[in-house]
Amino acid sequence: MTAEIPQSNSGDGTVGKALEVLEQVASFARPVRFSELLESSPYPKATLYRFVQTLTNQHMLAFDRERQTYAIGLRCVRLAHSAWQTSSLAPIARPFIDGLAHRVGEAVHLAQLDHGHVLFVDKRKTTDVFETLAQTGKVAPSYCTGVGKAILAFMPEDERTRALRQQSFWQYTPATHANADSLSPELEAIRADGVAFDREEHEKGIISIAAPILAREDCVIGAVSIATSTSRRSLAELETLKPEILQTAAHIAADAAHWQFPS
Amino acid sequence: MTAEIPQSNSGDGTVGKALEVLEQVASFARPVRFSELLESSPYPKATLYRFVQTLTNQHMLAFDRERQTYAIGLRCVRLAHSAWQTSSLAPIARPFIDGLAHRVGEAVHLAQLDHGHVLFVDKRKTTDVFETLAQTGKVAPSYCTGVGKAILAFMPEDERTRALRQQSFWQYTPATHANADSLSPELEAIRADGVAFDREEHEKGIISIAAPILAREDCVIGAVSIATSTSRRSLAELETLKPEILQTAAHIAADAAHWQFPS
DNA sequence: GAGTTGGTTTCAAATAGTGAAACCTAGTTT
DNA sequence: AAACTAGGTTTCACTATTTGAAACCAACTC
Repeated sequence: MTAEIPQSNSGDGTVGKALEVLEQVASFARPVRFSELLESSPYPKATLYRFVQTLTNQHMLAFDRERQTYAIGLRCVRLAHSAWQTSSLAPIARPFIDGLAHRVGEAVHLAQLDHGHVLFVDKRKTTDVFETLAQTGKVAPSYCTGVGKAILAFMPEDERTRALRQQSFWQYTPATHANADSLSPELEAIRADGVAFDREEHEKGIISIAAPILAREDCVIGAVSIATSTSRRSLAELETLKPEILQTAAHIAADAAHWQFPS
Repeated sequence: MTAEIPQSNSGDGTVGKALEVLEQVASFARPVRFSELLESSPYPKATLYRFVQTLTNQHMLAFDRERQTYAIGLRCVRLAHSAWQTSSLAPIARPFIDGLAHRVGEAVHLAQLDHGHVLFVDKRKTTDVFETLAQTGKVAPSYCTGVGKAILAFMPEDERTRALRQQSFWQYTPATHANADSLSPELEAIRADGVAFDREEHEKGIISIAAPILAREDCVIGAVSIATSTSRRSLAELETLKPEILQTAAHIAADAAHWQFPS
């Protein structure tokens, strides 16, 4: 009756476990053999085997018979399309980020928070000469990206605390924040200023300015950023785009609200 | 011991049922209320409720508390990224379709078959003036699209028969094939010719030329197409691009083979 | 030909899923 | 204000599914 062992995560039944396996496959970011999965799985052989079978039947996993490997299946791509369309900001934001990208001539990213991590739901790049890590569907840490910090800064206290605990604070570059204590003051500054900067904290040579998308006071639903490389623009130059990005964020927010309460 | 009732689909346990529910939500293509799901669900209230709860906990569904609606969750977008990277042709094909799109100045699509339907895994559009139905993650019928017919034509006999049975043969336009009997001779012609055409069969005013991507004899793994509108180009003009598209398909195939068996 | 590694199947015990029915709200309606 | 109602949530005895140790089956190696 007292606190049950929280043990691993999940909790909800067979479905939760199956999804855990799915996630595990995804975490390899390459096709994996059954035995590889088994090594890093909490489940015994037979159990894992059954899960993998089920998921493959269901096309959530794809099995390559030549190489005997499993990878995330195409069914997920289909589902994602639906998610993207109906529960992401992308369809609403599209015209605004198109416009912004066109006006500023730099890469524009749209992101939302998922499990404490930044999930890029759309991007626009006007130049091919450099490629940031960001791509649609890709995740990135929130403690060291412009969009991530913009979102964190405007989250309600308790949620932020929870989210901060989920950060790994891995040192990507010399500029990366090493812990929550170093990050918190900056978040406060961001809250006061209205925009966040990424000063080569995630990737050397890549900087960005980001603004939160606020559904209403104290309710961040995402963030937009303008990203560029230090070889193209300086931080000071990015700062001049502050009105631009704030306006875009405001436009998206307005449309999102409208969409969410259509009378 | 004799043939069990195949009844509805699925078959594999709780996980299968949960995914069925997920798919059902996706099929609405908009946020849905619980009661709406219930109406079109084979499951009783309590059971459906539990599934929806579990899926929401797992972020496979997203719940909007304001409007009390469910939609496919962002976790699927994350998973899809992995699927797209590791089990679709997109990463391999990317440079080639970039090149093709650039050279021909028309929209280029990359598709694979999933459950008998065409799944677009990548696209490149060079012009904004028209927008085809195709988008990454979107599905389309195979009996009335260029890529679909290209794939069907080169599938092994038995698989094709199975796939043809899955087609609805819905009449999108006057040019749409009405049944398998009318389609089969064309597939044979495509097999002989090497490329397939979409003659406004899926969408009025949209035409395309498509080529299969063959991993080796008798093993189609996808298709590429060049799509345009009748207002921009004629079918005859598209036909002149036959060498281009065949070459692109060949390049992709070569790289895919190399990727799949790296010695 | 005995020993491995990697994958598949079995089966009784244990666990998790099922769904009719009761129960909440928060809005109607009478 | 008491009596409906529609949507959503919870209970609980009954049952079906899941579980995983162990046995099994290739195919390959020493």
